[in-house]
Amino acid sequence: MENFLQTIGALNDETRLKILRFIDKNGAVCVCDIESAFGMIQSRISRHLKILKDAGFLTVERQGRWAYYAIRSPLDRFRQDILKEISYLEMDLPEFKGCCKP
Amino acid sequence: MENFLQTIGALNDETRLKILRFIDKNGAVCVCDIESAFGMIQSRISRHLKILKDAGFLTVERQGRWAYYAIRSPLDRFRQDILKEISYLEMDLPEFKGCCKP
DNA sequence: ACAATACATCAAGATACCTTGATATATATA
DNA sequence: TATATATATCAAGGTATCTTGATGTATTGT
Repeated sequence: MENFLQTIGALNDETRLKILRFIDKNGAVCVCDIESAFGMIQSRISRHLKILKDAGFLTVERQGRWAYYAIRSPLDRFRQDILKEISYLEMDLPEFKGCCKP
Repeated sequence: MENFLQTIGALNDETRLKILRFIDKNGAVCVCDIESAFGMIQSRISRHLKILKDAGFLTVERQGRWAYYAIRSPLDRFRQDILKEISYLEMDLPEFKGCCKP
């Protein structure tokens, strides 16, 4: 119940839905990728990523000074269904253009 | 997108999840059934029912002075998946005992 | 070692949501 | 017709959530 509400709560925000779809579409990205694509300040992006991670949608992997966020794998069926449903939504996503030099 | 957020928002509340599961389990019930089962004041129940209805989970049918709320039928697959997921949750639901004499 | 970069976290203000109590409406009963 | 019942809606207060700007931490480059 608590876990379910956390999952739902993570989805209850337009910015997070877009970030989730953005990562689902573009694969592993770092925080500054999202920051520059969405034109939002870093603390805001970082907070939303944490919420999506804590809700079981994302994983983080640190590489040097970058933190790469990706869709958690494997993903349970319910969250897969949700991602699919989100992929059907009409939303204008910003374009992805890598900003980091690994 | 807007519609999706409304659907998710309706689920983002413990009381509503319980009400939804209660109706899913017990079939069509009137407001006072839920009111007495849950021990919550009428305006509170009424508000939550409206939110669930507006989000596409419930239908209302008036009969005399009672309003019977039931799971919308047919229900799209995504909302069906959600109901199934909610049915798996551990929650202590109050017992149903009809309070209205139709 | 020092400076810069990438990210996380915190406090404060703004906004949205939930609960309650009061009031409104509509139907049934006496 | 008057009263009681079932439900809906509104305003006000409390609580949670979002955004921003500031600060902290770790890693890279000079």
